[in-house]
Order: sequence, then C-alpha cells, then structure tokens
Amino acid sequence: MEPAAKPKTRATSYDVARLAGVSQSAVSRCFKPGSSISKKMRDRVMRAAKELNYQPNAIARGLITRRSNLIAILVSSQMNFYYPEVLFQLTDRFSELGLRVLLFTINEESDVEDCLNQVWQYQVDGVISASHLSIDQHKLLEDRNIPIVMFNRYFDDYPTNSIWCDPKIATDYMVKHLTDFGHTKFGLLQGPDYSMVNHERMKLVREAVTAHKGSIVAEAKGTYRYQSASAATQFLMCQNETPTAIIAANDMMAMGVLDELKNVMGRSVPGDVSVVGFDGIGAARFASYELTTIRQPIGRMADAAVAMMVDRIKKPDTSQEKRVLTGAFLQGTSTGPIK
Amino acid sequence: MEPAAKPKTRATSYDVARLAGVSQSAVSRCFKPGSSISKKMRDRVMRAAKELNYQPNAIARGLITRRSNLIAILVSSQMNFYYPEVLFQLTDRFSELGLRVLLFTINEESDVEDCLNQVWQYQVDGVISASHLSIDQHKLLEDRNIPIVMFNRYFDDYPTNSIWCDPKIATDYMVKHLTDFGHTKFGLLQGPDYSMVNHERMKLVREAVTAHKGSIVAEAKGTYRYQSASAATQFLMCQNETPTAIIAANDMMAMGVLDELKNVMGRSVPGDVSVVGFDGIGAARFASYELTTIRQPIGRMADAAVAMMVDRIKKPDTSQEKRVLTGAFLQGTSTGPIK
DNA sequence: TTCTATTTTGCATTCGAATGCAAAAATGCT
DNA sequence: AGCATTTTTGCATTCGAATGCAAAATAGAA
Repeated sequence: MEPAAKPKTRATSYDVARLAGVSQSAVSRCFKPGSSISKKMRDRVMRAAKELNYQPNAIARGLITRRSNLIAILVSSQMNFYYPEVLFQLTDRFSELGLRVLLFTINEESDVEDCLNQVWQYQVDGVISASHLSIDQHKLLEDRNIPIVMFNRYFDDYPTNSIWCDPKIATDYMVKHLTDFGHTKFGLLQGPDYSMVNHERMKLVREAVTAHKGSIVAEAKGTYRYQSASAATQFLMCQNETPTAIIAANDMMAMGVLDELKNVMGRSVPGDVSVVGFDGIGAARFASYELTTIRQPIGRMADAAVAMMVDRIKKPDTSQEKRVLTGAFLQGTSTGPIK
Repeated sequence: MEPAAKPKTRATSYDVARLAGVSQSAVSRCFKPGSSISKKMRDRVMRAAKELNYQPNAIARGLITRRSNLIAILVSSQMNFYYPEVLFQLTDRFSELGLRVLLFTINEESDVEDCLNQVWQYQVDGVISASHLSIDQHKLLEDRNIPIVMFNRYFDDYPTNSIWCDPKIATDYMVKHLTDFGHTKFGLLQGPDYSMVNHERMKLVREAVTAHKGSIVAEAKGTYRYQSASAATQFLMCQNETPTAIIAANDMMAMGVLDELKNVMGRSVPGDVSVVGFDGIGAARFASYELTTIRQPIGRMADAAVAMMVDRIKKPDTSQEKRVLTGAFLQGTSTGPIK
C-alpha cells in the first residue's frame, strides 16, 4: 500500500480529533499523563494520532502551561576539556527527565547579557551556569523567577544555589604527599583572576603549604589553557630559588607544565620536578601524563545539579542551597621523591 | 527611587501596550525588525518595554510564526575530544544568526527515536546531526520537512545535505611522507564499524599504501577512544611482521598508540615506530604527542554547516547538496625515518 | 429498575505575539 | 487649502494545546 501523500502541514490535535471523531480536549488529555481518559477513548485517539503522525506541539503546550521544559546551560566556550564532560552529563540526565537543553556558549563577558535575554525570551524553566556570572546578572534571573544553579561557582556574599567541589582535604593531603617526598619549595601556576575556583584552590594550596612547612618560591599566572603553561613554566623555573614541585590550578595547565619541563627544558618528572593539577580530567590519565591530581566527582556533581534544578522548578520558593561534594586525591606518576 | 515590587507575572505585549497607551500590534511591530513603525511610536513603546522589563515571548512568537528559531544538534556522547570543539563552534555561529541550539546527546541507537520525536515536538527549524542516523531516521525528518545537515557523514546511496572532509589528497601525501622515510610495513588501527568516516579513511589509506608500494602487515580495531589503543597496539606489534608505522583512524587513538609504544613498550617514536592519526584535535599538538596527522578544518566545516542550514531553512526545496572540504596534512614529530 | 456517585467527555476560553485588512494620520503636490 | 498618496496604527483573528466547568455516560447501590 502506498503511503499517503506527504502532508504539507503537520497534524494538530484538531486533525486527530476529527479523524477519531472525538473532541480536541480528548486528544490533549491522551497526551497528558495522569489525565482522566477511558481506555477505549485512548486507543481510538492513539490510532488516529499514529496514522497522522501526530505529536503534541511543545511550543503551543509551553504557551498555555507556562512551562517550556527547557533548561538553559551556560558554558564558557574556552574549553578546558572539562566542560564538555560536564555538559554531556548534564544533558543526558535532563533528557531522562523530559527536560531539553538549550545551549549557550559564552565567549566574552558581553555575550552574557544577550544570553540572559534569550533565556528570558525562551521561557526556560531553569538555568545552569557553568560560566561566570556577575551578581547583577544572577539577580536579574532571580528577579525573573528563573531558578538558577551555579555549577562550580558561587558568590561569597550572596546566596546561590550551587554545586561546589571542595578540594580542601584533598589539597592538604596532596601537599602533604609532596612534603613527605621532601618537597619544600613550591611553584604555583595560578588560573585566571576571574575564576573563583582558581582562587579557592590557590588559597587552599597556600594554607596547606604553610601547614606542612613548605614555602612558595615562585608564582605565575596562566589562563587555564594548555598553551599558557609554557611561558609560565619557564618563568617559574628561572627564579632565584627553583621549585621542586609545581602546583597548577588545573590539569590542563599541569599537562602543559609537564610537557614544558620534559620535552622542552629536558627536566625529568618527577625526578627533577613534581607536577600536580586539579580536576581529574580524562586526559590527565593518559600515559604521557599520569598526573597526580584532585578529582572532581563530575558525575555526582551533575546528578546533584540536576536534582537541585528539578527541586527548584517544582518548588520555586525553596531557599538557596549550596551543595558541596568533596574532591578526591588521585595519585599519578607525576609526583615522586625529591632527588 | 525604590524599584517596583517584584512583578509576580511577566509582562506581555498587552501590558506594554497599555502602559504606552498604544495597541498590542504596535508593540509587536516594535520588536519585529523591518516593520513599519514611526520613530515616535517606537520610542514610546521601547520606554514602556524597558520599564516593564518586557521581552517578547519566543514561545508565543514561535506558535504563530511557525518558526521556533531552534536548531537541534545531535551529537554522540562518546566524546572524542573532537565533537566538543565542533559543538561549540556550531553553537557560536548559530547564536550570531539568532538561532538557538537545542542539544541532544545520543548514547545508544535507541535514543535516536526519542530524540527525533523531541525534535518534532519542539518544532525545530533544522537538525544538524554529528551522530549516526539510519536512512529511515533521515527520511523521517525529511518527511516532516525538517531540513537536515549531516556533519561528517552522509549516505552513499541516498541524497543528503552534508558537510564532509575529504582527506584523500592529504592521506596520499601522508603515506608518501612515510614511504619517503623508508616505511613499507604499515599497521592500521581502525575505528568502529559504524563510523563511515573510519571506513573512508581506511579505504584511502589502503589505496595510498598500495600506490606507494607499501604493505599492510597488521590491522586492529579500536573504538576511537584513547583507551582502546593500548590493547590494539600490543596486538599490532606482535604480528609476524612488525609494522614500522602505525596509522590510526583518529588522533585520540594515535595518542594512545604513541603512549603505549613509548611509555609501556619502551619503543621510541618515531625512532622505532612512526605514528599518525586523523582529525587534528587540539590535544594532538601537545608537546608529548606532536602527532603527524590530517587536520579537518573544523571552523570552516562549522561555517559551511551553518550556512547550508540557513539556506535550507530559507528555501526548503533546494535540492540536496554535499559540501566537501579538504583535509590538510600536518607534520608533527611522531613520524620520522626508519631506523 | 431507579436513583446516586463517579468517571468521561466536550465546550469554551486561555496563553502571547503576529499579521491582513481597513481606518486614520502624515506627507506631498498643485 | 484641498486632494491624492503613502505611511502608521488598530482591530480582529490566528497559531495549537490545556483546562475549569458542566453535561453526558458509566458504574454502583438499593
């Protein structure tokens, strides 16, 4: 049997209703779980729907229900190899719950405003931000009653829903791991200034270094990117006192440090210098690196973020909450005894 | 002056119209570029709009215009470190054109159907698929008149809009580069079977190897992932004839091969074995790898995909087109003369 | 069977913006 | 000023599904 000619216009609930000989309301109810519908009616409607290839129009539904089932995810587009993992995890989980992800990439600060407008225009049910927001921008969303969950960032002086990974204990442990190996002279490779994750990590590192009687003999600043580590490493290694261990604010830069040391400067790692990072990205496990690092439990963080989001959507007036997971020390071969 | 109390409900065009003392149509026209509106009216409306924090409701607009301005991007969630780059590029470019990206991650074949239904429900204006689709699934979208652009894949026996990178010339060049170094015994590390990119690459490699009088002495199969390269490398290196050059179907696996050779098997690269890949991902440029590879011009591919998409949206009846860009040979330090 | 209680169904309206058409206002021309 | 022409504006309707309410159908009880 020949398929029907391609319908020029997509079927609506009215078309289905007409074909099934029922009212449009009935069709609507068939597609809304939990509605009161007799089995007979459901079968009849479903048959007609199938025949017409009918699927409810999410746009129209969104208009009347005031729920778009859209979640905006804001990510900074400078990929650290870390966000993609997060992004896919979040998307998977939202999908399972029937929520769709509207993706926004933030290149520069100026994009944020546009982005927030789009978020508003599309009536998204919630925003997950894995990108930096100012307090004002955050407040704007709040004013608009859009639930927002910050991923891996929060404000010190302003309440937010956030998922955060606390590397405190692991950081202390990591530094101890280094001092136990005899390291006392540390070099720090900081991330960018805007990053609170960076500041937090560096703060903890400083505290731990002090606590374990080490000292920081050199500091450099990077961008979180691999490329930025090259010059930074050169700089760190040409100070009066040469560090025997370099702590980078993230794995990507730690990989850069390691490469610069081994492949450019001809030092051995960990023979001459130990290197550590933060994040626990996949690439850090590659055999060329095997970084000692502090791993963020990304999967659990994504779970928590999604759960928190769903909560806020259901009960918008729930008060702000910060969920803190713990980073785990992960030993690789980039650290070892001082020579 | 105190800000007005938080409005419990978001402002609509009617609210703005009332405040400005004009009709709702006027407000609507103010927000639609190219509409006939006097300057005086525009100013008045805009002032009121600003006061009420009004932004047009994209959902309502989508309903009446039948254009959601949404583009669905389908990506396979097994990240090769390659898709994230593509994804962000596409998203950036669509953003600039006022199109929003609805992200779908495909984990298994069974997800595709759900995904296509969601695509249909959300009335997306177009689909970019960087994930595998069956011909039937492809046809389904066509039947529904949703323009679709395949990214890095197409069907041999079925017309599609697609962006494709042809590595033919570069592959030939790469193999010549290797035979010039004296390599004649090649090992192949294939990607997964479902990947047509893999088949194409392998086919070209075989042709080039034959053309340049080399021979393939060993073949193994991988998953495109770093981890899969380890066992495959062991396998390749323990055949009767040992290859002196290994060609992997993508960079990720090539990196795995290189690591296995250098760090596990204690071989030197390129001293003992040369290694090459395909893709030209960022990580392949890291100093620990510096892979010789064939780079896909991702930026230009993204541009092309976006342009093609926009075209099809404007003129849905344009016939199918396959745009083919050329891959470029990129020499690294993972290849060298045979010892 | 008859009457009440419950479940199903349909009617009519709603969400918020866009747009064809006609009325009103502004502009140009003599 | 008076008339024709062009530009602005407003009215009324539309997109497609959801839902409160009342009517209809069914189930349950006596």
